Amino acid sequence: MSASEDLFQFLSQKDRFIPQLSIDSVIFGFHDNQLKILLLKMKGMKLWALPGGYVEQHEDIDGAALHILENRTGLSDIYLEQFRVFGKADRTTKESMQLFLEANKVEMGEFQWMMKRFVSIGYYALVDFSKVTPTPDHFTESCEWFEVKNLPKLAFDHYEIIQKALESLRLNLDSKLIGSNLLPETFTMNDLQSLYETILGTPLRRNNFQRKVLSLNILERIEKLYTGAANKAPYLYKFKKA
Amino acid sequence: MSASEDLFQFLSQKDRFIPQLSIDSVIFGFHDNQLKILLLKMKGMKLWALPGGYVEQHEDIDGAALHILENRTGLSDIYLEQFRVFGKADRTTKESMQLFLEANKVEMGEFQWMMKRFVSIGYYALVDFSKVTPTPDHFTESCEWFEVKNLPKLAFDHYEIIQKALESLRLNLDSKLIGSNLLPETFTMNDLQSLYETILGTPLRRNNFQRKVLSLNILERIEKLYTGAANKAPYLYKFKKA
DNA sequence: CCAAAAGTGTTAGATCTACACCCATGT
DNA sequence: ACATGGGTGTAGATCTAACACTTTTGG
Repeated sequence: MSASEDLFQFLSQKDRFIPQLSIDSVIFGFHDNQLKILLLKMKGMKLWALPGGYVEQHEDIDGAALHILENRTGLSDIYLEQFRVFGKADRTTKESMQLFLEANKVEMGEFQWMMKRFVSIGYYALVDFSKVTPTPDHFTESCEWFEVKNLPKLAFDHYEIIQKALESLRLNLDSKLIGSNLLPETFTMNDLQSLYETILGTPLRRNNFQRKVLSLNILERIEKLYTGAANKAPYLYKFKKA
Repeated sequence: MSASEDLFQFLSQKDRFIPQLSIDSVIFGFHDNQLKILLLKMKGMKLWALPGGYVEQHEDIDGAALHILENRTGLSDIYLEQFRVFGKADRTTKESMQLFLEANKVEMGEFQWMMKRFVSIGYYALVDFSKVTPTPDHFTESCEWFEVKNLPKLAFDHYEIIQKALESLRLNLDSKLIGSNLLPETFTMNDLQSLYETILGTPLRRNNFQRKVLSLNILERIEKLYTGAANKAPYLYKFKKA
Protein backbone atom coordinates (compact mmCIF):
# COMPACT_ATOMS: atom_id res chain seq x y z
CA MET A 1 0.00 0.00 0.00
CA SER A 2 1.41 3.39 -0.94
CA ALA A 3 1.73 6.33 1.39
CA SER A 4 -1.02 8.30 -0.24
CA GLU A 5 -3.40 5.35 -0.27
CA ASP A 6 -2.83 4.99 3.47
CA LEU A 7 -3.47 8.64 3.85
CA PHE A 8 -6.75 8.55 2.02
CA GLN A 9 -7.86 5.63 4.04
CA PHE A 10 -7.01 7.52 7.20
CA LEU A 11 -8.81 10.63 6.06
CA SER A 12 -11.92 8.69 5.19
CA GLN A 13 -12.17 7.68 8.84
CA LYS A 14 -11.51 11.11 10.19
CA ASP A 15 -14.91 11.35 11.85
CA ARG A 16 -13.67 8.85 14.38
CA PHE A 17 -11.51 11.58 15.86
CA ILE A 18 -11.95 14.80 17.75
CA PRO A 19 -11.14 17.49 15.20
CA GLN A 20 -8.36 20.01 15.67
CA LEU A 21 -7.00 18.20 18.69
CA SER A 22 -3.82 16.15 18.58
CA ILE A 23 -1.39 14.46 20.90
CA ASP A 24 2.37 14.74 20.68
CA SER A 25 4.60 12.46 22.70
CA VAL A 26 8.18 12.99 23.71
CA ILE A 27 9.59 9.52 24.29
CA PHE A 28 12.71 9.58 26.42
CA GLY A 29 15.22 6.79 26.54
CA PHE A 30 18.68 6.52 28.03
CA HIS A 31 21.57 4.84 26.26
CA ASP A 32 25.34 5.24 26.11
CA ASN A 33 25.10 7.86 28.83
CA GLN A 34 22.92 9.97 26.58
CA LEU A 35 19.33 11.05 26.93
CA LYS A 36 17.53 10.25 23.69
CA ILE A 37 14.21 10.93 22.02
CA LEU A 38 12.35 8.86 19.49
CA LEU A 39 11.47 10.83 16.35
CA LEU A 40 9.66 10.04 13.15
CA LYS A 41 10.02 11.03 9.58
CA MET A 42 6.80 10.71 7.67
CA LYS A 43 6.75 9.45 4.12
CA GLY A 44 7.19 12.34 1.74
CA MET A 45 7.92 14.87 4.48
CA LYS A 46 11.03 16.92 4.88
CA LEU A 47 11.23 17.36 8.62
CA TRP A 48 11.31 15.10 11.62
CA ALA A 49 8.42 15.11 14.03
CA LEU A 50 7.31 13.82 17.39
CA PRO A 51 5.23 10.68 17.36
CA GLY A 52 1.67 11.81 17.67
CA GLY A 53 -1.88 11.10 16.82
CA TYR A 54 -5.50 11.94 17.37
CA VAL A 55 -8.07 11.18 20.01
CA GLU A 56 -10.95 8.92 19.11
CA GLN A 57 -14.40 10.10 20.05
CA HIS A 58 -14.84 7.52 22.77
CA GLU A 59 -11.31 7.31 24.05
CA ASP A 60 -9.71 8.95 27.10
CA ILE A 61 -6.88 11.23 26.14
CA ASP A 62 -4.51 9.21 28.31
CA GLY A 63 -5.63 6.10 26.49
CA ALA A 64 -5.03 7.73 23.15
CA ALA A 65 -1.53 8.73 24.17
CA LEU A 66 -0.85 5.22 25.35
CA HIS A 67 -1.97 3.63 22.10
CA ILE A 68 0.27 5.90 20.11
CA LEU A 69 3.20 4.93 22.27
CA GLU A 70 2.51 1.25 22.15
CA ASN A 71 2.36 1.36 18.39
CA ARG A 72 5.60 3.25 18.06
CA THR A 73 7.68 1.36 20.61
CA GLY A 74 6.19 -2.11 20.79
CA LEU A 75 5.96 -1.72 24.56
CA SER A 76 2.97 -1.69 26.83
CA ASP A 77 3.01 -0.53 30.43
CA ILE A 78 4.72 2.72 29.58
CA TYR A 79 5.24 5.53 32.07
CA LEU A 80 3.33 8.49 30.70
CA GLU A 81 2.92 12.01 31.96
CA GLN A 82 0.85 14.79 30.46
CA PHE A 83 2.85 17.96 30.83
CA ARG A 84 1.37 20.82 28.81
CA VAL A 85 -0.96 21.91 26.03
CA PHE A 86 0.37 23.70 23.00
CA GLY A 87 -2.29 25.96 21.64
CA LYS A 88 -0.85 29.00 19.94
CA ALA A 89 -3.12 29.91 17.06
CA ASP A 90 -0.22 29.97 14.61
CA ARG A 91 1.53 26.76 15.59
CA THR A 92 0.27 24.91 12.53
CA THR A 93 -0.01 27.63 9.96
CA LYS A 94 0.05 26.92 6.24
CA GLU A 95 3.62 28.15 6.17
CA SER A 96 4.83 25.68 8.77
CA MET A 97 2.70 23.01 7.12
CA GLN A 98 4.48 23.76 3.87
CA LEU A 99 7.81 23.32 5.58
CA PHE A 100 6.65 20.03 6.94
CA LEU A 101 5.30 18.68 3.70
CA GLU A 102 7.32 17.85 0.68
CA ALA A 103 5.51 20.47 -1.33
CA ASN A 104 5.91 18.93 -4.73
CA LYS A 105 4.69 15.51 -3.72
CA VAL A 106 1.59 16.27 -1.74
CA GLU A 107 -1.32 18.47 -2.62
CA MET A 108 -2.28 20.44 0.44
CA GLY A 109 -5.88 20.46 -0.63
CA GLU A 110 -6.20 16.77 0.11
CA PHE A 111 -5.45 17.42 3.73
CA GLN A 112 -8.31 19.70 4.58
CA TRP A 113 -8.91 17.93 7.84
CA MET A 114 -5.28 17.96 8.88
CA MET A 115 -4.65 21.47 7.67
CA LYS A 116 -6.84 23.10 10.24
CA ARG A 117 -5.42 24.78 13.26
CA PHE A 118 -4.56 22.14 15.87
CA VAL A 119 -4.25 22.26 19.61
CA SER A 120 -1.87 19.59 20.83
CA ILE A 121 -1.59 17.90 24.19
CA GLY A 122 2.00 17.16 25.13
CA TYR A 123 2.89 13.92 26.87
CA TYR A 124 6.26 12.58 27.76
CA ALA A 125 7.05 8.92 28.16
CA LEU A 126 9.94 7.18 29.87
CA VAL A 127 11.03 3.89 28.42
CA ASP A 128 13.74 1.32 28.82
CA PHE A 129 15.82 1.97 25.73
CA SER A 130 16.94 -1.62 25.47
CA LYS A 131 13.40 -2.92 25.26
CA VAL A 132 12.13 -0.61 22.55
CA THR A 133 11.76 -1.64 18.96
CA PRO A 134 11.24 1.60 17.06
CA THR A 135 8.35 0.73 14.80
CA PRO A 136 7.49 2.78 11.74
CA ASP A 137 3.94 2.43 10.49
CA HIS A 138 2.51 2.91 7.04
CA PHE A 139 2.86 6.67 7.17
CA THR A 140 6.32 6.62 8.56
CA GLU A 141 9.47 6.47 6.53
CA SER A 142 11.73 6.06 9.53
CA CYS A 143 11.64 6.02 13.28
CA GLU A 144 14.90 6.71 15.12
CA TRP A 145 16.48 7.73 18.36
CA PHE A 146 18.18 11.12 18.53
CA GLU A 147 20.31 12.56 21.27
CA VAL A 148 18.57 15.42 22.99
CA LYS A 149 21.72 17.44 22.48
CA ASN A 150 21.76 16.80 18.78
CA LEU A 151 18.30 17.01 17.32
CA PRO A 152 17.48 17.25 13.62
CA LYS A 153 15.30 19.93 12.06
CA LEU A 154 11.85 19.54 13.53
CA ALA A 155 8.37 20.32 12.27
CA PHE A 156 6.09 23.01 13.72
CA ASP A 157 6.78 23.82 17.36
CA HIS A 158 8.10 20.38 18.15
CA TYR A 159 11.43 21.73 19.30
CA GLU A 160 9.66 23.86 21.86
CA ILE A 161 7.55 20.91 22.94
CA ILE A 162 10.68 18.89 23.58
CA GLN A 163 12.24 21.68 25.61
CA LYS A 164 9.14 21.95 27.79
CA ALA A 165 9.08 18.20 28.21
CA LEU A 166 12.66 18.32 29.42
CA GLU A 167 11.81 21.04 31.89
CA SER A 168 8.98 18.98 33.33
CA LEU A 169 11.19 15.94 33.45
CA ARG A 170 13.74 17.86 35.50
CA LEU A 171 11.12 19.15 37.88
CA ASN A 172 9.68 15.70 38.40
CA LEU A 173 13.01 13.96 38.68
CA ASP A 174 13.09 13.74 42.44
CA SER A 175 9.43 13.26 43.19
CA LYS A 176 8.54 10.63 40.62
CA LEU A 177 11.22 7.96 40.72
CA ILE A 178 12.06 8.58 37.14
CA GLY A 179 15.05 6.30 37.15
CA SER A 180 12.91 3.23 37.49
CA ASN A 181 11.42 3.81 34.06
CA LEU A 182 14.49 4.80 32.11
CA LEU A 183 16.89 2.13 33.32
CA PRO A 184 16.89 -1.61 32.82
CA GLU A 185 15.95 -3.96 35.66
CA THR A 186 19.37 -3.81 37.25
CA PHE A 187 21.96 -1.09 37.03
CA THR A 188 24.95 0.30 38.82
CA MET A 189 25.04 3.40 40.95
CA ASN A 190 27.08 4.96 38.21
CA ASP A 191 24.36 4.35 35.65
CA LEU A 192 21.83 6.05 37.86
CA GLN A 193 24.16 8.94 38.48
CA SER A 194 24.85 9.41 34.77
CA LEU A 195 21.14 9.44 34.14
CA TYR A 196 20.61 12.16 36.69
CA GLU A 197 23.56 14.11 35.39
CA THR A 198 22.37 14.06 31.81
CA ILE A 199 18.82 14.97 32.69
CA LEU A 200 19.86 17.78 34.99
CA GLY A 201 22.79 18.84 32.87
CA THR A 202 25.09 19.24 35.85
CA PRO A 203 27.76 16.99 37.34
CA LEU A 204 27.06 15.49 40.74
CA ARG A 205 29.41 14.24 43.42
CA ARG A 206 29.71 10.52 43.47
CA ASN A 207 29.73 10.01 47.21
CA ASN A 208 26.98 12.47 48.05
CA PHE A 209 24.80 11.17 45.27
CA GLN A 210 25.12 7.64 46.51
CA ARG A 211 24.36 8.62 50.07
CA LYS A 212 21.31 10.60 49.08
CA VAL A 213 19.84 7.95 46.83
CA LEU A 214 20.43 5.14 49.30
CA SER A 215 18.85 7.18 52.08
CA LEU A 216 15.60 7.17 50.11
CA ASN A 217 15.35 3.44 50.72
CA ILE A 218 14.05 2.69 47.28
CA LEU A 219 16.97 0.64 46.01
CA GLU A 220 17.84 -2.94 46.68
CA ARG A 221 21.45 -3.97 46.46
CA ILE A 222 22.09 -7.12 44.44
CA GLU A 223 25.30 -8.94 43.62
CA LYS A 224 28.43 -7.35 42.22
CA LEU A 225 29.01 -6.82 38.54
CA TYR A 226 32.34 -8.12 37.28
CA THR A 227 33.12 -6.38 34.03
CA GLY A 228 36.67 -7.54 33.74
CA ALA A 229 37.96 -4.02 34.29
CA ALA A 230 40.92 -3.57 36.56
CA ASN A 231 39.05 -2.00 39.43
CA LYS A 232 36.67 -2.73 42.23
CA ALA A 233 33.45 -4.27 40.96
CA PRO A 234 30.37 -2.10 41.48
CA TYR A 235 27.20 -3.42 43.05
CA LEU A 236 24.11 -3.82 40.94
CA TYR A 237 20.89 -2.34 42.22
CA LYS A 238 17.25 -2.62 41.38
CA PHE A 239 14.27 -0.58 42.46
CA LYS A 240 12.29 -2.11 45.27
CA LYS A 241 8.81 -3.18 44.33
CA ALA A 242 6.01 -1.22 45.93
CA MET B 1 -32.95 39.18 26.01
CA SER B 2 -33.90 35.80 27.41
CA ALA B 3 -31.55 33.02 28.26
CA SER B 4 -32.62 30.81 25.43
CA GLU B 5 -32.43 33.65 22.89
CA ASP B 6 -28.86 34.23 24.04
CA LEU B 7 -28.19 30.60 23.69
CA PHE B 8 -29.47 30.41 20.17
CA GLN B 9 -27.42 33.40 19.21
CA PHE B 10 -24.37 31.74 20.68
CA LEU B 11 -25.03 28.47 18.93
CA SER B 12 -25.49 30.21 15.61
CA GLN B 13 -21.90 31.40 15.90
CA LYS B 14 -20.52 28.09 16.95
CA ASP B 15 -18.33 27.75 13.87
CA ARG B 16 -16.16 30.44 15.35
CA PHE B 17 -14.91 27.92 17.88
CA ILE B 18 -12.81 24.80 17.96
CA PRO B 19 -15.32 21.99 18.50
CA GLN B 20 -15.18 19.65 21.46
CA LEU B 21 -12.52 21.71 23.19
CA SER B 22 -13.26 23.91 26.17
CA ILE B 23 -11.45 25.85 28.83
CA ASP B 24 -12.26 25.77 32.52
CA SER B 25 -10.76 28.28 34.90
CA VAL B 26 -10.31 27.99 38.62
CA ILE B 27 -10.16 31.57 39.88
CA PHE B 28 -8.55 31.80 43.30
CA GLY B 29 -9.01 34.73 45.62
CA PHE B 30 -8.12 35.26 49.26
CA HIS B 31 -10.42 36.99 51.71
CA ASP B 32 -11.17 36.76 55.43
CA ASN B 33 -8.30 34.30 55.77
CA GLN B 34 -10.05 31.96 53.39
CA LEU B 35 -9.08 30.71 50.00
CA LYS B 36 -12.01 31.21 47.65
CA ILE B 37 -13.07 30.25 44.17
CA LEU B 38 -15.37 32.06 41.80
CA LEU B 39 -18.21 29.87 40.55
CA LEU B 40 -21.11 30.39 38.20
CA LYS B 41 -24.65 29.20 38.06
CA MET B 42 -26.03 29.28 34.56
CA LYS B 43 -29.57 30.29 33.90
CA GLY B 44 -31.86 27.30 34.13
CA MET B 45 -29.12 24.99 35.40
CA LYS B 46 -29.11 23.12 38.64
CA LEU B 47 -25.45 22.90 39.47
CA TRP B 48 -22.62 25.33 39.90
CA ALA B 49 -19.79 25.31 37.43
CA LEU B 50 -16.36 26.74 36.80
CA PRO B 51 -16.21 29.76 34.54
CA GLY B 52 -15.26 28.45 31.17
CA GLY B 53 -15.57 28.94 27.48
CA TYR B 54 -14.39 27.95 24.06
CA VAL B 55 -11.41 28.74 21.91
CA GLU B 56 -11.93 30.80 18.79
CA GLN B 57 -10.39 29.50 15.62
CA HIS B 58 -7.76 32.20 15.47
CA GLU B 59 -7.10 32.68 19.12
CA ASP B 60 -4.26 31.31 21.29
CA ILE B 61 -5.56 29.10 24.06
CA ASP B 62 -3.92 31.39 26.61
CA GLY B 63 -5.70 34.32 25.03
CA ALA B 64 -9.00 32.51 25.19
CA ALA B 65 -8.51 31.76 28.87
CA LEU B 66 -7.65 35.38 29.51
CA HIS B 67 -10.75 36.69 27.77
CA ILE B 68 -12.96 34.42 29.80
CA LEU B 69 -11.35 35.67 32.97
CA GLU B 70 -11.55 39.30 32.06
CA ASN B 71 -15.22 38.98 31.31
CA ARG B 72 -15.98 37.24 34.56
CA THR B 73 -13.91 39.38 36.91
CA GLY B 74 -13.65 42.77 35.27
CA LEU B 75 -9.88 42.60 35.67
CA SER B 76 -7.17 42.56 33.07
CA ASP B 77 -3.54 41.61 33.75
CA ILE B 78 -4.50 38.42 35.49
CA TYR B 79 -2.01 35.80 36.58
CA LEU B 80 -2.86 32.65 34.68
CA GLU B 81 -1.37 29.21 34.69
CA GLN B 82 -2.37 26.25 32.58
CA PHE B 83 -2.17 23.21 34.80
CA ARG B 84 -3.77 20.16 33.20
CA VAL B 85 -6.07 18.77 30.54
CA PHE B 86 -9.17 16.86 31.48
CA GLY B 87 -9.98 14.40 28.78
CA LYS B 88 -11.74 11.34 30.10
CA ALA B 89 -14.15 10.13 27.49
CA ASP B 90 -17.04 10.09 29.95
CA ARG B 91 -16.53 13.44 31.64
CA THR B 92 -19.45 15.04 29.78
CA THR B 93 -21.79 12.16 29.25
CA LYS B 94 -25.48 12.67 28.67
CA GLU B 95 -26.08 11.61 32.24
CA SER B 96 -23.84 14.29 33.71
CA MET B 97 -25.26 16.75 31.19
CA GLN B 98 -28.73 15.92 32.47
CA LEU B 99 -27.61 16.61 35.99
CA PHE B 100 -26.22 19.92 34.89
CA LEU B 101 -29.27 21.03 32.94
CA GLU B 102 -32.63 21.80 34.40
CA ALA B 103 -34.22 18.97 32.44
CA ASN B 104 -37.71 20.32 32.21
CA LYS B 105 -36.67 23.72 30.94
CA VAL B 106 -34.17 22.89 28.26
CA GLU B 107 -34.45 20.47 25.39
CA MET B 108 -31.18 18.67 25.06
CA GLY B 109 -31.64 18.41 21.33
CA GLU B 110 -31.03 22.12 20.95
CA PHE B 111 -27.54 21.72 22.28
CA GLN B 112 -26.14 19.35 19.73
CA TRP B 113 -22.91 21.27 19.56
CA MET B 114 -22.47 21.47 23.30
CA MET B 115 -23.60 17.93 23.94
CA LYS B 116 -20.63 16.33 22.28
CA ARG B 117 -17.80 14.92 24.28
CA PHE B 118 -15.50 17.74 25.38
CA VAL B 119 -11.85 17.87 26.29
CA SER B 120 -11.18 20.72 28.66
CA ILE B 121 -8.00 22.63 29.37
CA GLY B 122 -7.69 23.62 33.01
CA TYR B 123 -6.29 27.00 33.96
CA TYR B 124 -6.01 28.55 37.34
CA ALA B 125 -5.97 32.27 37.97
CA LEU B 126 -4.85 34.26 40.98
CA VAL B 127 -6.63 37.51 41.61
CA ASP B 128 -6.78 40.25 44.18
CA PHE B 129 -10.15 39.53 45.78
CA SER B 130 -10.79 43.14 46.63
CA LYS B 131 -10.47 44.23 43.03
CA VAL B 132 -12.79 41.69 41.49
CA THR B 133 -16.34 42.47 40.48
CA PRO B 134 -17.95 39.11 39.86
CA THR B 135 -19.76 39.71 36.62
CA PRO B 136 -22.53 37.45 35.41
CA ASP B 137 -23.20 37.55 31.69
CA HIS B 138 -26.36 36.80 29.78
CA PHE B 139 -26.09 33.07 30.33
CA THR B 140 -25.29 33.37 33.96
CA GLU B 141 -27.76 33.55 36.74
CA SER B 142 -25.21 34.23 39.43
CA CYS B 143 -21.50 34.49 39.94
CA GLU B 144 -20.20 34.10 43.47
CA TRP B 145 -17.21 33.35 45.62
CA PHE B 146 -17.14 30.07 47.52
CA GLU B 147 -14.72 28.92 50.15
CA VAL B 148 -12.60 26.08 48.88
CA LYS B 149 -13.51 24.20 52.03
CA ASN B 150 -17.18 24.63 51.44
CA LEU B 151 -18.07 24.15 47.81
CA PRO B 152 -21.56 23.63 46.44
CA LYS B 153 -22.59 20.73 44.20
CA LEU B 154 -20.60 21.04 41.02
CA ALA B 155 -21.23 20.01 37.44
CA PHE B 156 -19.29 17.30 35.58
CA ASP B 157 -15.79 16.74 36.88
CA HIS B 158 -15.39 20.29 38.12
CA TYR B 159 -14.74 19.19 41.65
CA GLU B 160 -11.81 17.11 40.45
CA ILE B 161 -10.56 20.02 38.36
CA ILE B 162 -10.54 22.23 41.43
CA GLN B 163 -8.63 19.66 43.44
CA LYS B 164 -5.99 19.36 40.75
CA ALA B 165 -5.75 23.13 40.55
CA LEU B 166 -5.14 23.27 44.28
CA GLU B 167 -2.41 20.66 44.00
CA SER B 168 -0.65 22.67 41.31
CA LEU B 169 -1.05 25.82 43.33
CA ARG B 170 0.66 24.16 46.28
CA LEU B 171 3.49 22.88 44.15
CA ASN B 172 4.05 26.28 42.60
CA LEU B 173 3.69 28.20 45.80
CA ASP B 174 7.37 28.69 46.46
CA SER B 175 8.68 29.00 42.96
CA LYS B 176 6.15 31.39 41.50
CA LEU B 177 5.68 34.21 44.01
CA ILE B 178 2.05 33.43 44.28
CA GLY B 179 1.44 35.88 47.09
CA SER B 180 1.95 38.83 44.85
CA ASN B 181 -1.16 37.95 42.88
CA LEU B 182 -3.53 37.01 45.65
CA LEU B 183 -2.87 39.86 48.05
CA PRO B 184 -3.59 43.56 47.73
CA GLU B 185 -0.78 46.05 47.11
CA THR B 186 0.24 46.19 50.74
CA PHE B 187 -0.24 43.59 53.42
CA THR B 188 1.14 42.48 56.73
CA MET B 189 3.40 39.53 57.34
CA ASN B 190 0.45 37.90 59.03
CA ASP B 191 -1.67 38.22 55.91
CA LEU B 192 1.01 36.53 53.87
CA GLN B 193 1.42 33.80 56.44
CA SER B 194 -2.33 33.13 56.57
CA LEU B 195 -2.35 32.87 52.82
CA TYR B 196 0.42 30.29 52.86
CA GLU B 197 -1.23 28.41 55.68
CA THR B 198 -4.59 28.18 53.96
CA ILE B 199 -3.08 27.12 50.66
CA LEU B 200 -0.82 24.53 52.20
CA GLY B 201 -3.33 23.50 54.82
CA THR B 202 -0.72 23.41 57.58
CA PRO B 203 0.18 25.89 60.31
CA LEU B 204 3.56 27.58 60.04
CA ARG B 205 5.77 29.14 62.70
CA ARG B 206 5.54 32.87 62.79
CA ASN B 207 9.18 33.65 63.35
CA ASN B 208 10.58 31.12 60.94
CA PHE B 209 8.12 32.08 58.26
CA GLN B 210 9.08 35.72 58.54
CA ARG B 211 12.78 34.95 58.40
CA LYS B 212 12.41 32.72 55.39
CA VAL B 213 10.27 35.11 53.42
CA LEU B 214 12.46 38.11 54.20
CA SER B 215 15.56 36.18 53.22
CA LEU B 216 14.14 35.88 49.70
CA ASN B 217 14.57 39.62 49.31
CA ILE B 218 11.34 40.07 47.45
CA LEU B 219 9.51 42.19 50.00
CA GLU B 220 9.82 45.86 50.74
CA ARG B 221 8.94 47.05 54.21
CA ILE B 222 6.68 50.09 54.31
CA GLU B 223 5.26 52.02 57.24
CA LYS B 224 3.47 50.50 60.20
CA LEU B 225 -0.22 49.75 60.23
CA TYR B 226 -2.10 51.13 63.24
CA THR B 227 -5.29 49.18 63.56
CA GLY B 228 -6.27 50.50 66.97
CA ALA B 229 -5.66 47.10 68.51
CA ALA B 230 -3.90 46.97 71.83
CA ASN B 231 -0.66 45.54 70.53
CA LYS B 232 2.45 46.39 68.61
CA ALA B 233 1.61 47.67 65.13
CA PRO B 234 2.72 45.34 62.34
CA TYR B 235 4.72 46.58 59.37
CA LEU B 236 3.11 46.70 55.99
CA TYR B 237 4.98 45.13 53.09
CA LYS B 238 4.71 45.17 49.36
CA PHE B 239 6.36 43.03 46.70
CA LYS B 240 9.38 44.65 45.10
CA LYS B 241 8.94 45.46 41.45
CA ALA B 242 11.09 43.45 39.10
C1' DC C 1 52.62 -3.55 43.32
C1' DC C 2 50.00 -0.35 40.79
C1' DA C 3 46.33 2.23 38.46
C1' DA C 4 41.54 2.78 38.27
C1' DA C 5 37.12 3.00 39.97
C1' DA C 6 34.03 1.87 43.93
C1' DG C 7 32.81 2.37 48.59
C1' DT C 8 32.90 4.78 53.15
C1' DG C 9 34.13 8.55 56.70
C1' DT C 10 34.42 13.07 58.29
C1' DT C 11 34.16 17.82 58.93
C1' DA C 12 32.70 22.81 58.07
C1' DG C 13 28.99 25.25 56.60
C1' DA C 14 24.26 26.18 55.62
C1' DT C 15 19.48 25.57 56.69
C1' DC C 16 15.53 24.26 59.57
C1' DT C 17 13.16 23.91 64.00
C1' DA C 18 11.74 25.00 68.20
C1' DC C 19 12.02 27.61 72.07
C1' DA C 20 12.68 32.09 74.48
C1' DC C 21 12.70 36.79 75.01
C1' DC C 22 11.92 41.66 74.09
C1' DC C 23 9.06 45.52 72.06
C1' DA C 24 5.14 48.45 70.90
C1' DT C 25 0.24 49.47 71.58
C1' DG C 26 -4.42 50.69 73.64
C1' DT C 27 -7.07 49.96 77.67
C1' DA D 1 0.55 48.01 84.67
C1' DC D 2 -0.70 44.53 81.56
C1' DA D 3 -2.60 41.70 78.03
C1' DT D 4 -1.97 41.11 73.25
C1' DG D 5 0.29 40.35 69.21
C1' DG D 6 4.64 41.68 66.49
C1' DG D 7 9.62 41.44 65.97
C1' DT D 8 14.17 39.38 66.90
C1' DG D 9 17.82 36.04 68.97
C1' DT D 10 19.74 31.73 69.56
C1' DA D 11 20.96 26.74 70.53
C1' DG D 12 20.38 22.22 68.71
C1' DA D 13 19.21 19.23 65.02
C1' DT D 14 19.35 18.18 60.37
C1' DC D 15 20.92 18.54 55.64
C1' DT D 16 24.62 19.63 52.26
C1' DA D 17 29.13 20.16 50.08
C1' DA D 18 33.60 19.19 49.84
C1' DC D 19 37.40 16.87 51.15
C1' DA D 20 40.19 12.53 52.23
C1' DC D 21 40.87 7.87 52.80
C1' DT D 22 40.23 2.76 52.23
C1' DT D 23 38.89 -1.33 49.41
C1' DT D 24 38.61 -4.22 45.45
C1' DT D 25 39.88 -5.59 40.87
C1' DG D 26 42.93 -7.11 36.79
C1' DG D 27 47.27 -6.50 34.82
